[in-house]
Amino acid sequence: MADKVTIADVARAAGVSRQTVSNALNTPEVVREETRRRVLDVVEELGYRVNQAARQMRTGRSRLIAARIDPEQDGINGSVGDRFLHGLTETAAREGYRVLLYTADGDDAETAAFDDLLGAYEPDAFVLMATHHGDRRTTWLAERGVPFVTFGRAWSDPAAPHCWVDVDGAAGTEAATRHLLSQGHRRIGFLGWPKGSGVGDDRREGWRRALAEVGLGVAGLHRETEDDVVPGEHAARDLLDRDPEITALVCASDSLALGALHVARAPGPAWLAGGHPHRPVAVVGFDDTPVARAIGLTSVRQPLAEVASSCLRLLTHRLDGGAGAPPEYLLLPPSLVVRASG
Amino acid sequence: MADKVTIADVARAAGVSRQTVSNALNTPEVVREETRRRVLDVVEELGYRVNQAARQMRTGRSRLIAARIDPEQDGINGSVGDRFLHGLTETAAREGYRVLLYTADGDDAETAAFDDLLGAYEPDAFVLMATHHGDRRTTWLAERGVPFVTFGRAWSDPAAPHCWVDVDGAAGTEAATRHLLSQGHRRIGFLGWPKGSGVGDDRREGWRRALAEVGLGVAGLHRETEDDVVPGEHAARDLLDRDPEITALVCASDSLALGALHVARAPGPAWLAGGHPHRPVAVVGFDDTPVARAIGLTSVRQPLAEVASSCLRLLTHRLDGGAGAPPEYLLLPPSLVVRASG
DNA sequence: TTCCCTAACTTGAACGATCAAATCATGCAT
DNA sequence: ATGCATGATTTGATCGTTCAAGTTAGGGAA
Repeated sequence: MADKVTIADVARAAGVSRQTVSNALNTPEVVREETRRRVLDVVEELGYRVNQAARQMRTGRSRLIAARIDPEQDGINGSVGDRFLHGLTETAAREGYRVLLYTADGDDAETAAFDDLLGAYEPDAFVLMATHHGDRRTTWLAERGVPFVTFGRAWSDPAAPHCWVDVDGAAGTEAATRHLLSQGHRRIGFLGWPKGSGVGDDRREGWRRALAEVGLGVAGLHRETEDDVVPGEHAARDLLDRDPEITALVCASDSLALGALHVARAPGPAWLAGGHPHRPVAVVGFDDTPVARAIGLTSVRQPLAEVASSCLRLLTHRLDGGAGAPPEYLLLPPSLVVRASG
Repeated sequence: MADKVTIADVARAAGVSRQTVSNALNTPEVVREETRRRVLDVVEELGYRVNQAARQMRTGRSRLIAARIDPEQDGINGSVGDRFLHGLTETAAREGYRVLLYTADGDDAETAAFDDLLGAYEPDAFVLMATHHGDRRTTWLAERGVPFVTFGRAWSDPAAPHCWVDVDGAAGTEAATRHLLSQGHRRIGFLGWPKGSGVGDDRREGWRRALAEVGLGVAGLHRETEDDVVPGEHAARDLLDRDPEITALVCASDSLALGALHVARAPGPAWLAGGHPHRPVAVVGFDDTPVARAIGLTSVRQPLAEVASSCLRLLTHRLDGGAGAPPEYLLLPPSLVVRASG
């Protein structure tokens, strides 16, 4: 608190001008080697750190990256966002950026938040999660020329003008289905979300593909429902009741998978309420949430740390130099974490 | 992006000076009613928003609050931090602040992060989580006069010079124990963490108190172990094996409780690996994590949203006025969420 | 009338950095 | 010797606010 070291203090102590100090730090190549070293020594000695606010005024760059923190919906899938945020914070710090949080409930509230943030704090970029068809957020940002990346591909536009990083959900469910096939299962159902969501359709597609590869069809083998435990339980029960030959289920999320497990399990311990005895059915979830780990649910794991660091790298690359570079798209492979459930 | 409206633009359009615009916004009482209205109209019309960086340069206040995001340890208890962060972000926005994230691994890394942040971004305050005995972070901040609040009381200092907000853990385990007593259980064990941790000792104390109230002792009824599922399972098995009369367990965390459930449950479904058949035992966890919800575990719930908003309120009150006010301590009551496990 | 006070508003400076232009050697070709 | 490009450094201006001091007009009280 006591001492606030400014660039002028350093300049005085090093016997050079402010600008030379600035250059020694930001454009070392224009400063004579010996001077540079002397300046850096003084910087070290006095514990000088650049004042972001002052720098921002002049350069217009805040070195802040804004990201949304979700109101944790069912708490199960919510953990994905948190792991991602943590990864983002870590990589950002390494690249000299900081993560600024905001919340918003719905696309329009979020664009309003963009507006507020840009007016006041001027973050250099935004990182968006959970993109969807007709995402108004991306168009809003693009129209105003604000840099951003999304975790989630541009579902509506295969040649989107912005960068995105995503996980190949179809590859995940395909691997899950193959795994079940390799275990001898032949009739493998799918529990997913209503059609029209990019993510959901993608995950269903992987399952379909794996079955098609071995000459199996998918008629009557899938159900679509809201992404929560109870709906998942109902859908699973319905599916299993109508087709007694189903022995395994691939699910679009751990929430749905948990619902399915309530149905699929053997008689069941007293502390797991609801659901009547049923035949054993293998279940695979998606996201490898803490809940999956806790209850031994096989699940598709997204490499969230890599997604986060990739997002940041794409951003900083464009921010710190290649502003006009063409957008890059990155599709990362998930991995299957096999546990007792299937 | 195109138009950046400054206070000078507003001044020109309203036919007043910059300072009057500033006053109309920040010190309305010194501006004539009519002028004020005119200025605010123009502000609205042009969409003027104060530039934080510029304001910060002059006032030294950034309106940023820094908070740590944890590297999610076992993922079960991690969710507590995320819910707290979300609450913080929401309340902060309402009070005109933003949350800036950082990560750190251990007290010393965290004080280093303080130093970095203070040098560059100058956050107005810090919010710390998970205080413990001999917390070096609080002394570091206090020595430098940096404002902060902690979620977690000052374990080592009953008259700490800083504000804190905490949840009454003892009251939580006490309520849990009473609940079990009311269900007819008489021998109720406790699974906790090694002595010396403020939080852990506090939670054990509530259990002890509830038993003492009805004249029961605690000899041989508790185990201390690392906070994770497998250690919890071992400790629970040990405890239950040695004392066949125990019919219920109160746990210091949902992780431990999950381990206990692995032991306590009836034969158990195929997908829950490990653990042999055992007598049914009621189990209560702590934190009401998503995992508890998912598996029907009775658990003590911390009012995290209130903790977060209280933390922020204490902070902003001191930042925006009463700087010298004596520290306030807030102990909030938790609540018991009863589910199938006990 | 003169003086002072207050309310309402304006002006100049400053926060700490960087940009753009200026200065000043130094070396090299003409 | 003159001119000119190059390298190393300095100087002045500026980003958008708010603080502190200054100005102006309009009342009263003496």
